[in-house]
Amino acid sequence: MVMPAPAVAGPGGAAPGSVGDVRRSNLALVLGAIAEFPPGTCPSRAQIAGATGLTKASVSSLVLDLLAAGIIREVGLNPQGRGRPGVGLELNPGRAVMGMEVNVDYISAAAVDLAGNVVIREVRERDNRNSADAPVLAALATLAGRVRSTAGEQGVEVLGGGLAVPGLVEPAAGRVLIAPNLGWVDADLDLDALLPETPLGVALFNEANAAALAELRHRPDGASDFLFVSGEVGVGGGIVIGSELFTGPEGHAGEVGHIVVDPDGGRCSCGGTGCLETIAGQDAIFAAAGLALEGASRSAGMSALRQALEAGETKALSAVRRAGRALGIALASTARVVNIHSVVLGGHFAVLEPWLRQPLLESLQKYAPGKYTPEQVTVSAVGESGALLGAAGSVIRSLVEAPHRLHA
Amino acid sequence: MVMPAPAVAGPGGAAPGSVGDVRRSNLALVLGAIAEFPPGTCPSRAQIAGATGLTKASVSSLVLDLLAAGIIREVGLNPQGRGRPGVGLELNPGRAVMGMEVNVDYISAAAVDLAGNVVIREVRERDNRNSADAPVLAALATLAGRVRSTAGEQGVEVLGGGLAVPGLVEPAAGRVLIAPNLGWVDADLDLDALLPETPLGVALFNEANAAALAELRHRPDGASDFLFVSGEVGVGGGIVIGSELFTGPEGHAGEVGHIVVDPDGGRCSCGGTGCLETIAGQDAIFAAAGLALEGASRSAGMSALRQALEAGETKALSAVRRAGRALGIALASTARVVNIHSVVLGGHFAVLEPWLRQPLLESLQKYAPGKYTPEQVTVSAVGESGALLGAAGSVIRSLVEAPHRLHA
DNA sequence: AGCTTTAGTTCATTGCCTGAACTATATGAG
DNA sequence: CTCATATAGTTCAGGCAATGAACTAAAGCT
Repeated sequence: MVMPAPAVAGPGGAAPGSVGDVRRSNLALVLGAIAEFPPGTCPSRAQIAGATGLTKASVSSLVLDLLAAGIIREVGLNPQGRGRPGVGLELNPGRAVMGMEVNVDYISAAAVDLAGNVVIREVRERDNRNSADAPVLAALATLAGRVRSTAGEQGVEVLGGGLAVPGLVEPAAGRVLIAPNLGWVDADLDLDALLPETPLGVALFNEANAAALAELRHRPDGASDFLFVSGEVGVGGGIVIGSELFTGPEGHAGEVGHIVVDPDGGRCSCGGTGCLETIAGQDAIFAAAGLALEGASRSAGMSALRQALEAGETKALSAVRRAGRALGIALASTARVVNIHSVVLGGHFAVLEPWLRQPLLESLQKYAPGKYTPEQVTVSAVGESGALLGAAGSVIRSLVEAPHRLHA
Repeated sequence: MVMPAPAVAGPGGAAPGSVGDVRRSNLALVLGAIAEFPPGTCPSRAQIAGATGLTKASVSSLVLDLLAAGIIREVGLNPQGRGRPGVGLELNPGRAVMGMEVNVDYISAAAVDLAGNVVIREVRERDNRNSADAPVLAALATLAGRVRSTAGEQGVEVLGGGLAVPGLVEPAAGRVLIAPNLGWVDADLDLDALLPETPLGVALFNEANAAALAELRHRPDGASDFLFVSGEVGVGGGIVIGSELFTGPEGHAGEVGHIVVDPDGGRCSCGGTGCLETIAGQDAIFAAAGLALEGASRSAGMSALRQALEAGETKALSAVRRAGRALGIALASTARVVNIHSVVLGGHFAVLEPWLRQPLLESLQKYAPGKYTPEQVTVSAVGESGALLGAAGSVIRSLVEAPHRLHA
């Protein structure tokens, strides 16, 4: 199909559709077919024609463009019993996208080729708490630059990138409205400085949203509608509907950490009252578990908590139970509001799942009976690196959906 | 928009784009431009060309198709000072769509012409509580048939219709999953029997969703992102994002009535606990206000409540205060989950607004500080008939967005 | 009456998809 | 070894849609 035009043109103005749009749309269709073929298999032009409904002639012509743009490449032959073997096509592994992440205690960058393979990856520990945005971005830029040049030596060209940040972002503007744990407020990031002179530029993501996208690609069950909840210092979330991230009108949707789960509860860092985060965030759990972890790093805190849980310490167990119950209340509400009844636990929720699961299920049963089956409560399939991979994957996907952006 | 191919074609299959799609898209673009022009003004072909970016030649050709399909018509001349006057174009008032509604104590049908004017409207009181779906639909079919033939006598042809029902629906399947107040469960409605042999058929809507769409068309402030909350026997809701209804993956999104606002609260008819509906639904308010209204009709109940409030009765006042607080908790959560911070009060919330407003604002301030300004809490601009108008309007809009469905 | 201005139509051109014919390259039967 | 068959991919005429330029139509102004 085609494309354009926000539906309507008031006296304002809108985009007309012309024949060229058909080509753009079909380029994306063909490229999408190549990308979606079972990994390992490299479809031939004929198979693509079959999958897309386009004629062989059209596919040939479209494939020619994609080859010229360097987005795909031909790879060996593809015998099928009788007849002339097809020429395999695959996403060009010589082109990559940079996933980048700023988190509380590290920065990282990874080159991910168009097929989704991590080519190079570097992590640098760095205490970013209350560090202004400029120096952090500068450090990340040098890290990314190093990864980029190493990739270049291996013959891999970086086309663009995606940056994940733990905070409320305005993706379009490249602005971080607020990132409590970094201490950033209304930070306008100079994203282009991270990867100078790339055709695709750098996109900005909320960390949990990016991780949700990574989850989407790596889910063994192939789920296309779910809520990803990420337990971190706070509680983040990403909503995936129809294999698309649901961002809401301004790009801030999915902030499940601030669903009210206890109207009589305590003050939240957001200024609200009784938010999920005040019960199920890391600091809240540590405090309720009676663990003194003021200066400790997050990972140290988590392993201390785990030990306490494995030792069966009552306060730790009840703190996690309480978090599970609160999470259930929040998820009961999201099931109704966005009609999603499948949840993926990430961050510390994934680590705590053995202790969290039962109270969570009971809570869901109490507050939203019949909405969630136990199988719909799952644990993240991607680990720590979810945000990184998701940011890169999302940029790759946007390229696959609009390949004409590369000269073609 | 136009649309497209869920991005990709796995080995499954997908829709290729051909040149014909461009025409379909541009037909919608032109028709949309006509529909969106300030009411009263009938744009000329040249103005449409200016607004859409299409050339005059293309617009002429497209307009010809729309005229042939009877979707628009030429109307008088349109002088602009100097030069040849343009020929005005408007949506054909001789074509209409039927809005229909089944509610607890009435059924109604209205013919709404393509420009949005109500041509004829009929309401029939009928106690539908615990009446099976078939007889209700049969009664509605005769009502709709009468309206249709009256319209026919006036030279207005009915192209299709939309039915709004107070319950959880699967719009695509024409099924009502559950409508507690009608007593329907898994009711497969024979929608086509309501309006036999129309080119567009009959679409199914949740009542609050339809009302939200009506709100969208009639908003004085032209808001395109808001949450419509409708206080009825239960509490319904409709989420509008970017002037589109947000339905979620299965079409049930926006069920704000079952957001958990009191984890220690009472049982809800949905089986859950502490749902908004158990505090802010009509029955809940009546009970808390100490009004005995078992057998009374809803409207009688509401006027009794109003009287009590105007008389300053403490129990009534505190019941409404409590509802306002609970609503605020729910809206605090939706602001975070779907990133919407503008709410339109409908149903009994609109009636009770004078008493509801203050506690609601205070609650929003407490649970989601800074998210809502007072101006973002507004009262419905369409009254009782919202669902009816919204159902019709949505069908009209879907026609405007895909005019090729009418032979053309 | 004639000039100017704007509306709308006609027509040759271009771009893209399509379907049919054709070439290319494999397997398997005789 | 050769030929039949089957499948992959290319070439080419045809059709449809938008475009831009030229043209016709219908007003107001002088």
